[in-house]
Amino acid sequence: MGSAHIPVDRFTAKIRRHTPLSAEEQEALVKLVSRPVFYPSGATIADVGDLLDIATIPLEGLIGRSKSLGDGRRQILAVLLPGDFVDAQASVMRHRTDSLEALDDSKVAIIPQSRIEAVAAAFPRLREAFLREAFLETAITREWVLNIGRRTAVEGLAHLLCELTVRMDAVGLCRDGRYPFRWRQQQLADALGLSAIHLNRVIQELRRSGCIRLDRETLEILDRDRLCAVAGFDGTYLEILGVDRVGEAAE
Amino acid sequence: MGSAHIPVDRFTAKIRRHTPLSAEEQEALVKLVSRPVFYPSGATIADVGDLLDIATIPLEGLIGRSKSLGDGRRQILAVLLPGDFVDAQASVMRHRTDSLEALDDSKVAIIPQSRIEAVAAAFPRLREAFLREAFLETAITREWVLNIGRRTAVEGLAHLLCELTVRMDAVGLCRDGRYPFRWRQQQLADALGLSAIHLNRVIQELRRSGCIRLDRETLEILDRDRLCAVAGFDGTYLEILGVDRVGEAAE
DNA sequence: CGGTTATTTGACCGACTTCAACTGCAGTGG
DNA sequence: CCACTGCAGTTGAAGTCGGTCAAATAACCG
Repeated sequence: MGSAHIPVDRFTAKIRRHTPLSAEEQEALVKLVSRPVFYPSGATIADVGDLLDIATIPLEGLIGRSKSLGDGRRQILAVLLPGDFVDAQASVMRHRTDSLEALDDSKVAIIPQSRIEAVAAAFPRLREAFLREAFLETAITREWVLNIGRRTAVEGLAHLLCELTVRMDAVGLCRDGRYPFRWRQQQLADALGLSAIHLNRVIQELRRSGCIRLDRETLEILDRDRLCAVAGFDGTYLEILGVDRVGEAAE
Repeated sequence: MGSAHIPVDRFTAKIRRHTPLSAEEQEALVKLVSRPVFYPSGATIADVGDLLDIATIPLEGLIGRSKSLGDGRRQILAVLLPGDFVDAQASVMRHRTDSLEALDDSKVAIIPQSRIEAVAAAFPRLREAFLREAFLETAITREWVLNIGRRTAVEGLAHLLCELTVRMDAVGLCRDGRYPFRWRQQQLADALGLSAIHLNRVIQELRRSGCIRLDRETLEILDRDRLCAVAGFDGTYLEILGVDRVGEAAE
């Protein structure tokens, strides 16, 4: 039971943020999590066309959900953090229409959908919890559409960082407004629908205005209020995470 | 049963496209559909912040899911067609984070989530069907992210029209490559993340190249292959609708 | 160190936006 | 029947945000 189980706790703790669990339910949840598999940065975890027969729980590192356009153009549709339950309940669809890839050296638990279905059948409240995980990602994706379609580059970047901070906070990975942030700028650009070069200039804009400090390893939010103001950030769509303001986890 | 039930049939027929139903299940489904409510073009059906206590089945006309930015910037996140089951199973979330509005004079059935839950509990296969409806919309939204983030304006418009044609076809609303299309250009622009003016020029480009005919009432696909080519369209993400090519419904 | 990859900077270009005016059309009321 | 109104669509010109190309620096990696 030592530190090896801390990632599992992160997972169950996140579920409990939106769904209260009995001891029995929580135990069933813990038993779901398998031994972690390691993926180096850039590795493909699951690809377009694959059977949707597994779900994924990131334990360390960041996972990206992405689609590409054949000529190299690429869009990251969602970022999945430690504690998220990726593709829970998605097995009702036949095949994947997007791919999962490690945005960083990562450890993930791979769960067969059949085991998830068994647990969901036995514990209706857990099925509800799984659905919440899925619909939360949907709500986040919808906010991203707004980000990409209607916000300017600075607004979009600021908004993405606000969202990420709230979510990192909710799983206890943000300390003093700082957390590990090992994105390549190209990945960030692919998440925002920008070119890497323009993204670079936009990052510098946020740096110069004193909103953030950002190097290859770490992101630090220096001026949360200004960052939220630039982004026009309203975290209501993340409300079930129980975080009210950027950098302020409930409890 | 006369023509009054044709919209209901469109709904059950669409569900049966991805989920085979027993007579009993189908009957339960039909009983779910309530008397239609009329919304004039532009009317708000449900708004940000509302309780997620209803689901919606468009029977006539188009529904848009949208989010706005306070200063008037607006993004349409999804278009819902007759036969779709909107927000099925979404009641696990507390509040709406986007709004639903009639893009056209519309008739919709409004279903209390409690009734959906009762039916889903009684018929597991129907719960599966409801989930498929939800995840299909998710898959479509993800493709839209790519549309807005990485495709050029012409590609994006062409792609949207390809998708819409497949979906209209799947619910029997497309005849000879033509169907009613009463979008204002501003709405189309809001769906693509463009300005109405630029969208206008892009429409003309597709018109001039002989891909489409489009007036205030009707869209006609004149050259399906060229349109798909312009869009780089691959309809695999719509596969559970059982339509293989634009303008070719299965069966 | 040398080789590679990521970030940064500069100059230029183009897709898309904005502003403004004009057209066409449907509805309304005189 | 026809002005009048209002809205959607169209066109033109000018501006900007963000993209592309190219090269320099900086960080990493064996």
